[in-house]
Amino acid sequence: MYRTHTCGELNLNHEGKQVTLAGWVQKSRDLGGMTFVDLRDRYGITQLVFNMETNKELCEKARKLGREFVVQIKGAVKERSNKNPKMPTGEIEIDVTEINILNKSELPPFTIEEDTDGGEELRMKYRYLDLRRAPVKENIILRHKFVQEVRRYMDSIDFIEVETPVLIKSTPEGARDFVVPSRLQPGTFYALPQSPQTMKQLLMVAGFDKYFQIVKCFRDEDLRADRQPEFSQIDCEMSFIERDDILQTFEGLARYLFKQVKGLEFTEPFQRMSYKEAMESYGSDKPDLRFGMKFSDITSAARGKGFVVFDSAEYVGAIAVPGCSEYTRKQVDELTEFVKKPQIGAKGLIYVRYNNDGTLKSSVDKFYSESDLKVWAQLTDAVPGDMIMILAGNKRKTLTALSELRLEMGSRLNLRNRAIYKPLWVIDFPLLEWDEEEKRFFAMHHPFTSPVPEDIPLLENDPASVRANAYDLVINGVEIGGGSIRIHDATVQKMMFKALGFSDEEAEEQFGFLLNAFRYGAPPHGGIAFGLDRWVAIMGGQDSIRDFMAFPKNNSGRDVMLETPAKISDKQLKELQISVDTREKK
RNA sequence: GGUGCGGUAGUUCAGUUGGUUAGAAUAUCGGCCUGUCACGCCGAGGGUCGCGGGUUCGAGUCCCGUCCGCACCGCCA
Repeated sequence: MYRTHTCGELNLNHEGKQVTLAGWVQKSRDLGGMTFVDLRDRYGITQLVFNMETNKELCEKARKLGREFVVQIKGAVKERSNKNPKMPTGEIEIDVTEINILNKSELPPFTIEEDTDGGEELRMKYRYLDLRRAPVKENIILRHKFVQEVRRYMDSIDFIEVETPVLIKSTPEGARDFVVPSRLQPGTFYALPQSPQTMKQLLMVAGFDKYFQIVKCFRDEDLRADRQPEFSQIDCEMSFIERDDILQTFEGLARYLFKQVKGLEFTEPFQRMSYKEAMESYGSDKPDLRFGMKFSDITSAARGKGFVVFDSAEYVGAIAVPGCSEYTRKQVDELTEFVKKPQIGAKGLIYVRYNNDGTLKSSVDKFYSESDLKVWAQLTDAVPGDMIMILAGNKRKTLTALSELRLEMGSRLNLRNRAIYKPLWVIDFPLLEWDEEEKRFFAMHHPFTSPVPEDIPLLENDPASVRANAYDLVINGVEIGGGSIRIHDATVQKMMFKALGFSDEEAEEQFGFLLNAFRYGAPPHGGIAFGLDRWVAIMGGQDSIRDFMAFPKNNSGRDVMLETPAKISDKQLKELQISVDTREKK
């Protein structure tokens, strides 16, 4: 038997017991007459003690143990004379009588400790070493726990987990597909699913009624801290339901997960907000509701006083930033630089100081009297001590820029507390989005999203104003999931394809398998999919999803540990009848 | 495709106006040390300054190119 106990479980109750432990050498402290060794495994760290007086030979052997050596030890559990309250096993140590070195280790390239000295790149290359570190390990365990709870809950409410294929068909809409060449039919390709969307709808036609799956999805797009080319979804679909059934069901899931995983209970129902309100009040379809600073439209109040910037602006928007009336010139300049960054793209920042004595002082005093400013203060619900920050210009761009400014101020004022969770359902998204480059509408969600029933007549004459029967779950400004009620009616589906500029033939070629299925009694259905990695990351209090995946890819989609993507052999290429064009790209 | 920041010891970083032998911390190795747990003290080794080119008497430092990393914009139904 390699071990009788783990390195995380021994305490005073085990005193005197003979135990065998196995693990990695975390660290050794040689004090001359005695040596302490920290032995680590997945469960924790246990201190081993060696004494020159009682066993010189063994103690000398212990001194030679290098970091990350794999060892097995036998010994007795002993109460420490100096206890360490910081560690769970801190009351005991092992008086070792035997050491077996199971394997040596080369010197690791970075320290394997709570706070490592290693940089991100190096840690990725030696990911298996980084995973030995407690913080990363805990994230992976958190994910495990989360996934188990998802399955437990979904099973408890009669959902059936069904696996769908990974080698499927490429569809033109949406993200770029990862593609897999076929050997048996050279020149043809499978695509990896961006989501099992069509598969789960077919399962509804098949009568499965309540389906879910924890499933890998693939999108060949550029990466971000919260975006990986392969990621996991909690994919769900239900039949014979309406929008509110879905929202209720999955609000239940969310509440259960927060309770089980974080011990948190929400007293209020999740807030709901239309897409339109989210955009006008927060400039974002995924607002962070942990803090206020709601937008105020001061366009009409700001116009007509001779200030050309506001007079010529389509939209003038303002936020009241609490407690910032005494910001220094330097701080204001910094914020002005911030909003002028190309990624944000505002032309400048106008501000009004609402001083503690009730006076108002602005950067545009030349054009506006104090009573004009008072009106703005009323519109923004500002109180003395606040600073009103104003951006102006094209409405869409200004809303977006103001959103960035709001988030920045939220961060600066420490209002984005990671221990607080503010879930929000965003509903009534637009069904279609106009694409300037291709001069046509695209489905904002996907082509099978149903319109809000009362907007169906608009589909023919005013497609842009049709609202989708779609919803997103947003937590703390992060899009955790989204879904929709699907179209199951052939007439509506035809109208939708028409609005998207699909001919009958094109629709048949791309989605024939689904349209065919819908001819044989498709039930009313709808669903939702959650980004598992993001949800776990937010529960772990982090923005980046990378440390919640065992083996993530880097910024450029490379796995620096596997060193892939990589070339394949000429033999493989030949079998697939693929030739690589090595000419320089123009 | 684009913008910003970065690449110097095993590692994380500093390096002034272009000027002597490129430093610190940590890790490693050696010595001392019987209650450490970020052990302590003394000492030692350790450098293709990402790569290529240019300017200069002289380049880690300035210029051009290139590769790599991170964050972001575009993109991501």
